Amino acid sequence: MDNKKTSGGGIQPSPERPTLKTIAFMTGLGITTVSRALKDAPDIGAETKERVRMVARQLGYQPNRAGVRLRTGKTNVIALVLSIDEEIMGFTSHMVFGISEVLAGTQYHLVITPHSHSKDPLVPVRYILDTGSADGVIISRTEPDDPRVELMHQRGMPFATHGRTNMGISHPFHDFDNEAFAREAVRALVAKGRRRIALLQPPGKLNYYLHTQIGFQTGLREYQAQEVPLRASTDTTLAEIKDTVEALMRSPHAPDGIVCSSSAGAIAVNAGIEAAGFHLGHDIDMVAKQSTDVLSWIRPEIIAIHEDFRHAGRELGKAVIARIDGIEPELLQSISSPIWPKG
Amino acid sequence: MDNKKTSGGGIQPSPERPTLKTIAFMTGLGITTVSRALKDAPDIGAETKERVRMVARQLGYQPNRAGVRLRTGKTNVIALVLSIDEEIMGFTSHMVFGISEVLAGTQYHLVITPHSHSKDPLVPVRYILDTGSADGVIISRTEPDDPRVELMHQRGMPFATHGRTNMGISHPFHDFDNEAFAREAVRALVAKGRRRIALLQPPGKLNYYLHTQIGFQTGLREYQAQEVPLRASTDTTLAEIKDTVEALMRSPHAPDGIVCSSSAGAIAVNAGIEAAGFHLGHDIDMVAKQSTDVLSWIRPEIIAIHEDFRHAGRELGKAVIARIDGIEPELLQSISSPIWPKG
DNA sequence: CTTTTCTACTGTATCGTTACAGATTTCCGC
DNA sequence: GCGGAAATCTGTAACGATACAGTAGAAAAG
Repeated sequence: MDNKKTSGGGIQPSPERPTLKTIAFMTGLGITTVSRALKDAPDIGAETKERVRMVARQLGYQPNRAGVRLRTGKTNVIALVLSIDEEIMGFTSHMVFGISEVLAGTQYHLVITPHSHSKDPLVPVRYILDTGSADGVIISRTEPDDPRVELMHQRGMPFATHGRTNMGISHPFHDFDNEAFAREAVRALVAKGRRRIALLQPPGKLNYYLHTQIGFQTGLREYQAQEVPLRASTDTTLAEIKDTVEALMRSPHAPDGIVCSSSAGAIAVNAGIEAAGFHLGHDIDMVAKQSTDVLSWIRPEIIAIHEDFRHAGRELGKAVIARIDGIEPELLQSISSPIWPKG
Repeated sequence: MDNKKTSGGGIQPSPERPTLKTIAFMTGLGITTVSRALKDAPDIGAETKERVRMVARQLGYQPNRAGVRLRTGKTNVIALVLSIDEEIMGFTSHMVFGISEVLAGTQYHLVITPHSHSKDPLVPVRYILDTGSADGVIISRTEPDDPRVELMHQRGMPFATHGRTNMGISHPFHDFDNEAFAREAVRALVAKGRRRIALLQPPGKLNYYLHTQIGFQTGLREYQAQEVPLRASTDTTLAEIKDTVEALMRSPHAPDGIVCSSSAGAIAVNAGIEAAGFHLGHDIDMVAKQSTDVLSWIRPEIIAIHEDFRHAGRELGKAVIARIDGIEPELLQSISSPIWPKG
């Protein structure tokens, strides 16, 4: 046996990776036959298929991705376009885990395509389209009228979005029911005797801002509560949120209930409330979304609604694959309901 | 044999994505010449190179990855092996963002290779090696004697680890100085007059458990404090941590200081302390690591040390690329120091 | 004026796969 | 026995890139 040194850079060849040629040689068949046998083509004999499959399994044959990709154009890649800007609580990782979970059972690899949401959001999508580097794309931070959706739709690239759009294009998506969340949040606060309610809302250009607003307004109307305006969003820095809330609490318009669209925001809001000398559960109540159950640990008084990002990841992964397989987009749209704490 | 079309003759420019052939046609050169010109090979004329580069830029030429990969074996992929098991605070995403940031300026794509840390950790690494699906690998949750490191080293696969190993193999890594963290944490607690100190430690099989332990023990000795044993680790569920801490606080051996190796753990520890009727900053002090500044928002009394995972991601990305380029591993090892709050 | 050397460029084979157009054998029906 | 269909299998040519072994022409050497 020859002793190879492992040194800088080069990968040592595995004990020679098997190709179709290897199997062809071992079975005495042609390369084409082997290829077709492994795809279960109708013009290959049953016994031959069996033999080929046995040898392939035995050798641990895995098709060479570069070969397939070059010949067929199929990349076997799903691209996840991610904003790499600051994120306080890492819900992104849960989504990545969910997608990974689904892709693990398939031939697809997950490629992270980063971008900064201060830059042109079309850049990463255009890159993927122009270089043909993925069979399907998942995007988040969806806007009501999203140019990325427009572009991918137009170019026929299968994709799924985290969050709906509102542009007359039917496409796969998964969304959290922010409308129900906000509406029910108001209801829960009113049930606790609260009537003057503030909302820490999502950034205005994202789609779920709209749903949150609609739900909130509906809730106010339906359960007869009043809105107390809060000049901050979940994209505002925590320090600013805290200061704004503190000032609001000290003002004559202080709310007695508050709805928070993010858990990081909820923490800052709570800090503002306490800085003003008030206490959750006593002077004021809060309903907040959370992706992990930290909030409940921090302040059990917070009514914490769970948004399951791992589930969202799974749904998005499944949807984009199904879309690649030609399933109609209308069948690949799902909305998950807020999960309320027991009792 | 048939006369094939040659570069001088009848090649039609593709209306699709440009290839070397397109550029060859437009410049009137051979495909090989174009390829070599774009690589700045020494045997191509300066003026020719200039012309080729101009046309390539103009067409927005990007080499076809499948072509390169098939011919050269170079994948231009960095694989990040990630545990997809529950993670409370999402530090993983920060690491992903850091790596992405570095790779964005290169030809490398980032592929997420998931695995469950309850399963054999070698599976994803073996898959990458056997299918040759990456040029470099980044792994986390490094163990003192890590079989993945052993395997990749042996097969000559460039890699970088988050966390050191202790197995006589020199390889790129980035690590947080957990020893300094634990030692200084004890010091900070002693400075506050605390003497009976407990440690919420990392899971025993991971490498940084050792460093944390050494630092902690050194601190105890150096600053004359006593260890109060705590039967839990950061991998224990939050509910269990809380119960354990609560019981400990009620016992005659209650600590008056505690060091936490994770922020999620710190939240549970705090819950336990409060459940037992004690208060941070009054009866007991806590030093804890955090990857985002949530802890400080939740309980400003917690002395929160910042561990920068985005920075770690950047370092790991740079290290693995440098290793692929043949830089010696000894030059690709970095340790980042705990960042203490001001004052 | 020939030979050698050098510069600048090019054709061919190849990586592993699949589409496509045969090719061979078997098995019918009549 | 024969035409023809069915059932199986196979060779060749790509996909886009690069390694390698050239070649043509000019310049330098003799």
